[in-house]
Amino acid sequence: MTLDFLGTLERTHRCGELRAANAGEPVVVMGWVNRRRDHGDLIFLDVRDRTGIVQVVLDKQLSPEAHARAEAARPEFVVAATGTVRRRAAGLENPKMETGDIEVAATELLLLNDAKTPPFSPAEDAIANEEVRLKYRFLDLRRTEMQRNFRLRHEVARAIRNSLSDAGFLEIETPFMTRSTPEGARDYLVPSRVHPGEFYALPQSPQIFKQILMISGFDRYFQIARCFRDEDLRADRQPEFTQIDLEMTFPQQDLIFKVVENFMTAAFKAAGIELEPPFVHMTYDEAIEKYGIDKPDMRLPAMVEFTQILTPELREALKIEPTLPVLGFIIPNARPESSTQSKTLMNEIRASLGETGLDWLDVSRLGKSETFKSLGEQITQELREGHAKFLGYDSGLPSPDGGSHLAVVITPKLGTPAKWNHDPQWIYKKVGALRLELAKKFADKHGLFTQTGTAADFKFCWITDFPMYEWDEEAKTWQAAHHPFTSPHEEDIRAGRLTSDKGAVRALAYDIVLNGTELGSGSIRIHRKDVQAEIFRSLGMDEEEQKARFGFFLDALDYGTPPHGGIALGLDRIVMILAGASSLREVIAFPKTAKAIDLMVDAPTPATEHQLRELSLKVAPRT
RNA sequence: GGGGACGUAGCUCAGUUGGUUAGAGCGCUGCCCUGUCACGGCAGAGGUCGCGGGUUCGAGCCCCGUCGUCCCCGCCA
Repeated sequence: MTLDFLGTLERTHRCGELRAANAGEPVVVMGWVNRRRDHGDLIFLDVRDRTGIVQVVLDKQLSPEAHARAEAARPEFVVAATGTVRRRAAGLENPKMETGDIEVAATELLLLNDAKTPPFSPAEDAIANEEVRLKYRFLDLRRTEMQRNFRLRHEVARAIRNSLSDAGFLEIETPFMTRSTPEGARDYLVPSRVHPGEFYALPQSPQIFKQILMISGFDRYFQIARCFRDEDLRADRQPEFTQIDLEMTFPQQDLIFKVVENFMTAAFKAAGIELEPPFVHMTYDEAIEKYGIDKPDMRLPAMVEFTQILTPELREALKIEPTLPVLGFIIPNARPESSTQSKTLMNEIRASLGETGLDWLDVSRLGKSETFKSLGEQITQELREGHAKFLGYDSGLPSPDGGSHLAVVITPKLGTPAKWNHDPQWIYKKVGALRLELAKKFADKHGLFTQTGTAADFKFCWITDFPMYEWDEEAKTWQAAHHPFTSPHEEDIRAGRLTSDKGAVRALAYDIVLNGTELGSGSIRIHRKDVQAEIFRSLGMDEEEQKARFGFFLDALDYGTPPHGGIALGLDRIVMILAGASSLREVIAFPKTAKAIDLMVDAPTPATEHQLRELSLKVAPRT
């Protein structure tokens, strides 16, 4: 078989855009052979490009030569078909195809390129294993689903760019080769040839640069910025990722929320989803008490607290710790169908609680004893009310379906510690984690994670008033919970809590959360040098260390820094959730594996002797 | 750093208690077919059971080690 040259032939239409209205038009379409159906003297080729698939018909009677070319064509060959758009005869339409009312009757077919038999077919829905997909990423990306994901990503990014530009933000680039920024992650380092033994760091975020842009008077900045962090991966964490990074001068927290809500509404609109801002607001403490986590998944009912209901007498009778919180939650429609299933589940829950001192309270058994009967009813009632509220009914009204829900109540046994690792909220967090674990396990039953294609699929919330400091048990010191340029609440500064009561200091820091995923994080920054110095002092950082790490930035702070603040949102995560994908790899064109390897290009690789010599580097074997 | 799941044909997977020549569907190759669209029919090719070692008369199956992919904890403020 010989291949054809393109010559001067030009494409007139994309495959997916031809419709009945084009009937009778002469056209040239080009693309990949998606499937070939050979009926002898009649051959159908489904030709695919980014826009879709169109059926090209090769009739031996119409053009023996074109028909002969089609006989040699195979899946993934690149072809150019010249012919006429023809309405399909009655009964021959394919309603499953966008272009199913028509076909291209070809008079000429060029085989522009051949293709090896691919290890998996881009035409198939069945997804090959990820290892193969990533190795042959160029084939994987041909799949309709991947093409759709990247189109979505483009539309979302464009909508955000437009929204921020319209709001007066300037897009300004910051360097990739820089020095360590004050985020907490490990840096990727780039050795300098010119300065032997010295390294640039790839940015974990443009944090310092955007603050300097505010000092420089740019007023409003944004960037769709690549960030790098050398940490272990997860389904929602890649070593390089893209953030929508922004910063503004003279903002109140609410103004930043408004800006973000505006561009998120625009982004979701581009994806066909009409959001209704403002998003729900919650303080960090509320989030912990209601959801046991700082990134609540509000697609599920919140936790219910029974601490008050359990009187000292009841606690004594049930051998429950006298003061600690008692928490419960329901997983809708997940009630075990038999007592055997119930027992298995109880054992699983006990195993997952481990040696914490927490225990599952069997609510159904409470009803069997006169002493605890009314307690059992009260608990059930409160859980139901919580569920009714979640469904949008006023409290007091019964939820529409009766008792098909799985009710879990967790109690602290006598001797359960009140604090773990200095964390008085640990019980909330533990029960919150159990809530998520069970919600994941019973996802098929409650169906609350299934997307319906409406705004109801997307539960946003703002989490505010994060703690400023957290206790580091190993180092026995207070650490900044965020980067050290985050401003505390002004009243906490005035009240002197920075020195007297670090645990109570709230930061002007906030997260935006969607369906239990942290989308973004930001803060109002410190703009006064004296406050900054106090924060550093409270962290036990002496002047020498301050200077070594942030000297240039502290200099800039000296020259008239305005109040400013901002936020950064993970673009990849936004697109992932919108696409209904469960991994960032579905929305990043060339992602890395869990071990941070690129299977297609096979990176990283060892450096050559020559490269190492030029960089004055020597590789020490790992001990 | 720790825990878990998986690894058999190009792909998706089955493979019983350790027992003859390791199977299926899809894909691939050849031939036939003018209305298919996941076309159909006939015939055929295709295997280092991830890799290494061990137990055994005998290992895809059991044991040890190792590599790879995925998920989770730690880590990522």
